Amino acid sequence: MRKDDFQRGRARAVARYDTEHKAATRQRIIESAGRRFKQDGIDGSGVATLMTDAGLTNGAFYAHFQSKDDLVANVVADQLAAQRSVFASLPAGRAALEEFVREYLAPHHRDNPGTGCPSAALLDEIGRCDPTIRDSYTAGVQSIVDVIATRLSPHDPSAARTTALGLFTVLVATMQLARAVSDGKLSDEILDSGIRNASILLHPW
Amino acid sequence: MRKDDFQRGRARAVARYDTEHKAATRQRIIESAGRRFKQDGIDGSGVATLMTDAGLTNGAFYAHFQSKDDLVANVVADQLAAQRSVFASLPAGRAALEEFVREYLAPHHRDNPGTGCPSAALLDEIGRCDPTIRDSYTAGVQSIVDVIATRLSPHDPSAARTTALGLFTVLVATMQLARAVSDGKLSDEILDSGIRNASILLHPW
DNA sequence: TGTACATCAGTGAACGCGCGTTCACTGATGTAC
DNA sequence: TGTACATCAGTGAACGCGCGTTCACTGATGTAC
Repeated sequence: MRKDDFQRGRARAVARYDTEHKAATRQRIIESAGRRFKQDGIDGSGVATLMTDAGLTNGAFYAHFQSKDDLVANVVADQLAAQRSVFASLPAGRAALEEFVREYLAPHHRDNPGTGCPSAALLDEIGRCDPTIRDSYTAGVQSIVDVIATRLSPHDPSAARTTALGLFTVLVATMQLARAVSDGKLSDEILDSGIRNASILLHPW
Repeated sequence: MRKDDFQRGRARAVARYDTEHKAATRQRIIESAGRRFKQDGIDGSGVATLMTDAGLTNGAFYAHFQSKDDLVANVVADQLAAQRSVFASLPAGRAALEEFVREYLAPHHRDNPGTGCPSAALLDEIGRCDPTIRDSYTAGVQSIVDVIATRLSPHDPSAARTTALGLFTVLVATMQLARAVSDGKLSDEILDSGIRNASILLHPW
C-alpha cells in the first residue's frame, strides 16, 4: 500500500462513537466533581473518587483532562456559570434578591454543601490555587457581580457593584460560618443575622 | 524557681530540660503551624513540614500532640484567642472598629495570609473538619463576636450581635474574595467595597 | 568537688496508604466491502 | 445482506511520592552520691 493511500484512508476515518458521547461524559465528570469538591474540598477529593462518582475508573480521567488542576478550572467555570444563570433568571429589583437571600441562608443550603454555592464551599481554597484556576474564578465572579448589579440598578449597574459585592460577601461568609460552628443554635442565629445584614445592605438609603 | 530564672537567662545553652522547655516547644509548634496552615491550608500542610518549620524533625510531633487533628484544634483555639485579644484591646465605640476595618481590608493583609486572619484563610476548610476542631472554632468565634458586640454597644451587647456578625462576615469573605481573584485591579475594588459595606453595617441608623 | 546514672525531648528510618499520573490493553462501536 | 476491521472511550494495574503515624534509639540534662 502506498503512503498516499494510507494517509487518505486515515483522513477519511470518521469517529465511531456518537459525536456527543465523549463531551457528555466530560460534562458528567465536571458536574459530579463539582458536588464532590463542594462536599469534601478540592484537596480532599482524589481523582479515583471523582471518577467513581462519575461511574468510571481512574484511568479514563486523562482522556478528558490534562491534569486535576485542568478539571478544577473547568469545574469552577461550570459552577459559577450555573450560579450566574440563577441570578440572571431573577426578576429585576431588590424584592427578588431578598427572596433569594432567604433561600440561600436557609438550613437546607447549610446542610447540603454538595449542591450549594461553590464560593461558600471553596472560596479560601480557591485563593490558594494556581493562577489558571483563579483566572477561571475571576471571570465567573465578575460575571455574577455584574448580573447582581444589573438586578439592583438596571440603568446604572456600575454604581451598584459595591452593594452587589456586599451582598455576595455577606452571603458567602455567613454560610461558611454557619457550617463551621458546631452549635446548631448559634448556627441558626448566624443565618438569621445574615438575612438581616443582607437586608440592610440592600436598603441603605 | 531561682534556678529556672538563671537558666532562662542563657536559654540556648541550657534550656533543654528546664520546666518550661517542653511547653515552649509545643507553643512554638502551634504558632508556626498557624502560619503554615493559613498560608497553605490545613490539608496542604504535612506534619513533616510543620515540624521543620518549628526547627524539629517529624518524629517529635507525637510527643506534643495526639494527632494532626489534635494540633489543628489547638491551632484554631490559639489563633482565635489571639484575634480576640486584638479586638479586646480596641477602645469602645465604632470609630476604633472603622480603623480596624481599614487595616484588615488592606493590601498588606491580603498579600500575607500567613500572618493574617485565620477565618479568612481557613473558614470553609474548618467547616469540613471533625467536631472537635469545630468545637474549638465555635468557642473562639463566640468569644470574638461577644467582644465586638461589647465594643459596639457596651450596655446591651446582645442587641449588637447581628451587627458584629455582619461586620465579621463582610470582612472575612471580602478578604477571601480579594485573594481568590487573579486581577489586581478587581481585587483592590473588592477591598474598597468591603470597607464601604462594613461602614454601612456599622452605621445603619 | 567530680562522676555515674536515670530521664526524656528529640532523631530519623520505616510502616501502610492514598495521592496524581501513566500506559498497555480491552471491547463495543460504525463503516467498508 | 453479513462480516472484518479500524477506532477510541474506558479499564485496571502500576509508578514514584508524600501523607499521618510508629518506634527503637540518641545524647544532653539535672540529680545523687
